[in-house]
Amino acid sequence: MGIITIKDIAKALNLSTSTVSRALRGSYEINAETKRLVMEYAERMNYRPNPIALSLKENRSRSIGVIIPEIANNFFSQAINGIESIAYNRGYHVVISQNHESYERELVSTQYLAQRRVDGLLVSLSGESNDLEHFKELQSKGLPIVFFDRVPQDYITHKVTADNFAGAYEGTEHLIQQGYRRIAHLTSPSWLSITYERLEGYKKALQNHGIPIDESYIKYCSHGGMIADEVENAVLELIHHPNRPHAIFSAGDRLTTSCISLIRKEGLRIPDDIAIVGFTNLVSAHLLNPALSAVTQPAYEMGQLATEFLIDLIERPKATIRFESKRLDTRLVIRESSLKSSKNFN
Amino acid sequence: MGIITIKDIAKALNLSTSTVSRALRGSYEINAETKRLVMEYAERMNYRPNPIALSLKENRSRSIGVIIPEIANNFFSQAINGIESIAYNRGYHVVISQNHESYERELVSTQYLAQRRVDGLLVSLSGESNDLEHFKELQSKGLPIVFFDRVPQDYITHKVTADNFAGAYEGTEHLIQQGYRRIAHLTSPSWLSITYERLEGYKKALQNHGIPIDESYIKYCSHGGMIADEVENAVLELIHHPNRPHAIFSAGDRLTTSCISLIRKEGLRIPDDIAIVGFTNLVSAHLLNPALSAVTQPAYEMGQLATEFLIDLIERPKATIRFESKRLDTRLVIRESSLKSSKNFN
DNA sequence: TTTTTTTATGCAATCGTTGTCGGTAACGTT
DNA sequence: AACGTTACCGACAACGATTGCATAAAAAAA
Repeated sequence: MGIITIKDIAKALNLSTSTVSRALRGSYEINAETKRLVMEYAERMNYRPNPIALSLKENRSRSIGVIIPEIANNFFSQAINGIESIAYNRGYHVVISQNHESYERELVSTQYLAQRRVDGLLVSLSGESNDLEHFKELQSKGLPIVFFDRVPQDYITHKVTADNFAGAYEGTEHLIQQGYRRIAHLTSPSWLSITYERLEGYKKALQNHGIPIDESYIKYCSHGGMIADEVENAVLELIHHPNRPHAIFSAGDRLTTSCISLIRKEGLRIPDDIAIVGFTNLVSAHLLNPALSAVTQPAYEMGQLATEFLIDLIERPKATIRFESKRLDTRLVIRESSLKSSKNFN
Repeated sequence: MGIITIKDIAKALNLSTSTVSRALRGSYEINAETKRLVMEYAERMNYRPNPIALSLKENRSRSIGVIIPEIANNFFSQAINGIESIAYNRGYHVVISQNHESYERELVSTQYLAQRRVDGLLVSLSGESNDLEHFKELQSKGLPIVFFDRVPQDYITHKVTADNFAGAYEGTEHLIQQGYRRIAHLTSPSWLSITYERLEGYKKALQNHGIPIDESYIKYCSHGGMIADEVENAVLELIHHPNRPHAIFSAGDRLTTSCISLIRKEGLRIPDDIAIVGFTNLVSAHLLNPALSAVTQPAYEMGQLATEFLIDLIERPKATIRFESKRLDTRLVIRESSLKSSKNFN
């Protein structure tokens, strides 16, 4: 009574496997009575077609691969839920793979998923990736790829991002409106799209309010802030900067939490000594001490949209497609960490 | 030049597929020179065996399936990292599937993974699961299953858990030692192993300190606290209890965060009005307001250990096995949320 | 009754890989 | 010269499912 195959059904009913196969898919060629017999037996024996055999035959798997930096990041786990919500409705399974911010692991994951014949790939780049040949090659072989969140610039396909520029602009402007002028920016590796876009938003907000840009206020942390020491150094440099910034606009969860920890460890108060606005999808942002003002990305919706794009690519491979780069709005939630204190700066 | 197969190599080198296959696996039956030829060509063409064909033939996939309630839960995402760390070292891939605390989805995930011929299953039960037939059936067909965290009681296989009893005991005793006597317990669905064990630890601590157990202080939230309303009601009942508890021992992240939110929304202070100790794997527990005292589980290690158990089962199916139930120590981290205030109770 | 058409089914190939079996040389042994 | 070994290699089947083609029987048309 192991797992039942089409062959077992054929044998039991004294039919050929072809007949059984066709009966199960309701082919018009098969006698209604035979169909009924087969269907009933299959039902009773709880028959399920072997997806592996199908994958081999049809060279596809009805599944999509997702490659992201870290599951243990609220943004991505929310995005995954969005991805799954669409994928399952459209009959696809989702296979998740982490790159842990490593180019090497991204490569391995990509190869693995391609070998397993996923029908398409949903990718958010690792903090190390600048070479994209592995993706280009697969795409040229016909594997649809959609990027989201951390997208490559010179790559022609659908892309889904948050409106990082606007989000960063809004976050920075909020700090300015609170009266802060010495605003630092703590961010991810310089070559990532999110880094660039957020940086531009930050700069533009400063410019528009006549605040000069101080490059020593801008700190990049490679590996997406995965390496604790690096973030620590960056924050310490800001804290001990000859003109200590009065506010920090931080571009990611790990950066933000490390930043808060360190500021407090150094005996400074938030927002009195240093105000903070983060870019975060932490569900407990409002419970932090102080409650964190933050730009939040529509992670769930981004996952959904990217998945819709991908499945469209998968299911209409011939269609002449105008690739889109969709930006979704972010949302600034103002809480305590960015409120202007009574202290007077400048 | 799409994906290359053994057949292509055979054709190019004027050999049979069998010879190529054997050459690639270094069979002694194949001439050294032929081997070299095949190897080189395969290398040059970047040949990779098709894992799907192998799965079909060998009826296994060199991958293990993981079924957990929610990725977006720090405990589980940490556990996944532990799982992957072992799995990849031993040559297995990891396929992750969420049950979203639903029995139905757990069933679907299980079937799916079984169909995809995972070589084994790593499971933490959904908040709805009390029927385990689907697992039993697969196991009887030879699919190894190891449970971790939320384990079934009457089920013979390896199990890995945190020492929930001891953790809960320690957390509760800490509250008692701080001087609290009216201590409530906010917990998950009653039929889950973690619920029972933590509850017992809580009760035992009270008993050992001569504090009577008040059943109205014990609140179960089904669905693992996924349904916000339910948690909300439970917390409100505690807050408006005729003898309002002075401390709450909370058994999970979602419970704890909701609890903190509500207490603050009701205008009460932590720990002055109500102290809190949680069971959590939040990395930002120390950044909460107030910093959260919590029992932390060794999620990563639990994932690792469960995976080692599973792979042993997979690779030595014949061996007569004494199934183990391993408990790993928890760690109590005391922060502000549980410190005795100056107020005098009773 | 014979021929044609329809209906229902089976055969065999296919996907990529490996195991079983068998075959063919080249060599050594008597 | 006859036979046995050894070293190498290929044909075929199998894994589970689908599908184009062939074909049997039955029905319809001639």
